This record gives sequence, C-alpha cells and structure tokens, in this order.
Amino acid sequence: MRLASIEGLGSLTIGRLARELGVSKSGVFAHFRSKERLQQETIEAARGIFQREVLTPALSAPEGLQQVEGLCEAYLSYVERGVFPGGCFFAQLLAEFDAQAGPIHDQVAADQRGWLTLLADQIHTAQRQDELLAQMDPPQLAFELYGPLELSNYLFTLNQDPSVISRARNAVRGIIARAKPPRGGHSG
Amino acid sequence: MRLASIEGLGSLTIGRLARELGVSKSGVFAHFRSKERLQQETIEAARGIFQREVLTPALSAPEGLQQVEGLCEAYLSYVERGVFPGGCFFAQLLAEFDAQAGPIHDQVAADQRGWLTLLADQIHTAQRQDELLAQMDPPQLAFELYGPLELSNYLFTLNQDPSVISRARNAVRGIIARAKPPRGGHSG
DNA sequence: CTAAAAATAGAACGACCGTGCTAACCTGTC
DNA sequence: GACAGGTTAGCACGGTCGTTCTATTTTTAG
Repeated sequence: MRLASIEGLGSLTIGRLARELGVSKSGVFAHFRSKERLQQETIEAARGIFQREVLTPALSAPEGLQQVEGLCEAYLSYVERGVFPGGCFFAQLLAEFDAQAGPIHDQVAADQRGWLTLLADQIHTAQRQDELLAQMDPPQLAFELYGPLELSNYLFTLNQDPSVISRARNAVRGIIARAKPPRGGHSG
Repeated sequence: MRLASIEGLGSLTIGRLARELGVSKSGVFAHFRSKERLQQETIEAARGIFQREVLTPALSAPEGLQQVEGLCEAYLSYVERGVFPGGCFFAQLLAEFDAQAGPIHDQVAADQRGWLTLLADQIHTAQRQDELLAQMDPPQLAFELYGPLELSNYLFTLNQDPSVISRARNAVRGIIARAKPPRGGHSG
C-alpha cells in the first residue's frame, strides 16, 4: 500500500515488492498467484485502512450536518496525518486509472460514486433536519465539498505544506456556513 | 502526450512509443537520446498545448475579475473538449509525481505554484478594481476556485459525464458571486 | 550530381518483468 | 515419528525495458 500510494499501483509488481521485502520473487508470488491479485488485494487492504481511518470515525457522529462535517474533517485529518505516505490511496487510484478501461477503473468509479453519494445522502438528511437549506442541491453541494478535499490531498503530498490543509478547512467551513439556514441573530 | 495523459508519464517509454508508432526502438531513440529526454520534451510540448488552449485565450481578457473567470472557464472548456484524451496533462503529472522526489516533481511543484499565483494575482487585481471584496484572501480564493476545476478534470475523465463540468461551473460561479461586493439592487 | 546530414533499422547487451517448475524447509496434527 | 500444508528459494522461459553499436536508407545542401 505504501509503495502503491507513492509510485502508483502500476509500480507495485511482484519483483519490486520482493526486492523491497528482501525475499525471493517466488516467495511473494506464492502468496498472490498473479500480479493482478496482488494489486487487487492491495486495494482491498487499503479499503480497510480508509474505513478505519476515515469512514468509521466520521460515521460515529450523528447523521446529518455533523456527519457531513465529520466526513470532511476525517478526510483532511487522514491526509494531514499521512496515513499513506503518497497521499490518499484512492485519490492516487482515481488519477491513475481514470482513463484506463478495465476492472480497476470500474471499481474506482464505483468508489467515487459511493463517496459522493454518502456525502449527498448526509446533506439530504441535514436538510430534513433543518440544518442545511432545503434549496441546495445535495449532489452539487457534495461536489463542492469534495473539491477542496481532493485538491488538498494532492497539494499537501506535493509540498508537505500544512497550510493547504488549513485552506481546505476554511473552504469547507465556508461552504457549509453558506448552506446553513440563517439563525435569528445578525446575518453573516 | 496522448499516451502519457492516459497511462501516465511513466508508461511513456521508448519501446512503447516505437510500437505505437510502428517504427523501431532505434528510430525513436535517435530523436531523444534518452528516456528522460523523451519525457522532458513531452512535458515541454504539453506546456505548449496548455498555453495555447488555456492560458492564451484566458489572458486575452482584461485583467482582474474577467481574467479570473476566463481562466476557470478556459480550464473547464479544455477539460470538456478532451484536449488530452486522459484529462489534463498536468493534473496527471501532479498525481503521478506528487510523492516522487526528482526533477519532474520539482517542475510540477513550480507549475502548480505558478498556476495558483496567476489566479491569486488576478484576484488581487480584481480587488483593486473593486470587482471583488478586498477582505477576501487571494491565495485562499484561488485555492477554492482551483478545487472544482481539478476535481472535475478527474471525474470527467473517469465517467465522461458532462454533468460534472456543469457542477464545476456552478461551483465557480457561486464562489465568485459570494466574493463580489454587493451592487445596489436586491441582494441574491 | 555529389557529399554531408538526418532518419531509420537491426542486432545485441544486461536488467527487470510475470510465471511456471522443482526442491527445500518450517509448522503443525495425528 | 510420520505426514501434510504452507512458506520460501532457485532456476528457467519468454517478454519488455533502455541503450549501444553498425548499416542502410532518405533527405537536404552546395
């Protein structure tokens, strides 16, 4: 996972992994029986990490607005902490396989749909709970929240500059603030 | 450039290019004299395309707000038209080399800095011309505009779904609208 | 028309790739 | 103590990689 997040899943080869681990190619090969399975199982493992580091913490918050904020903050924290040394594993996968037809492309597409749907669903719930304006379009709002998250992942990985995480937090806060219904006091 | 935008610059090899072109490896090699030069000159060529397709059209607009809008729209149009079949060449480069030290990483970092600086400078100019609120932080605003651009590039390449371009246009429009000073009439 | 230059091809080298064999080991259970 | 299952190693095969050589062809210049 570490290697794939840095150099791409295409660079995760049996020979390369064997060298990295200091074992023979056969030793690695016997565990996965093909390069495709090695890559597939690596994706599976990364999915587990993402679940543990992002989804589970965020989904423990109450549904609605708090979960929307929780998902954004959990993602930013996961990027900031450098859970994968090459940045978000699935952002890497998205950029690597967005234009390459095949099973991995389809999985990436499904993952992205799932992530955006999760955000949109929680936005919809927040609207029903009067935490967000009903006039906002949930998929549009989900897209707008996802933008700074994804961008900060690439830029943070590029420069190790923690200020881009702050910029993303500002952006997310602003988007949510403007989608909130006005509450009694002075407008802002 | 086409091959690199789809499969990554790492997949742009002398042998692969020779096979793709139906010529011998030596034939390709003689033109570039090394794999690194092939990749370097490919980046140079892509820079020319980006200049022609995005920067030049956008920079023909008057400085300030119109150029900010022009840069965003030019980028979205460039993604939408599929100038590179694998999506924006430099977004591909960013994701591929963000975690790999070396000369390409440094060029990518400089390019990103340049792009964000260009946006921030035009935002600053727009502020001086009272087209945008002076209280906004130009680098923060540039980051917020860049988010939907970058995200739409990856998602459009992934799904060929033109609706993500619309979402990005909506996002950009909203960000700019909220950064504008109120003008006489009814607010909205 | 000729001579220099550029482009292309072909073969070879060592390195790495995935994969299939065979053989050794290590760790259990009966 | 034997026997099975899982783990590792070593070797070989055909393929691709970048690169270096040597020809050969095509283009250009004078």
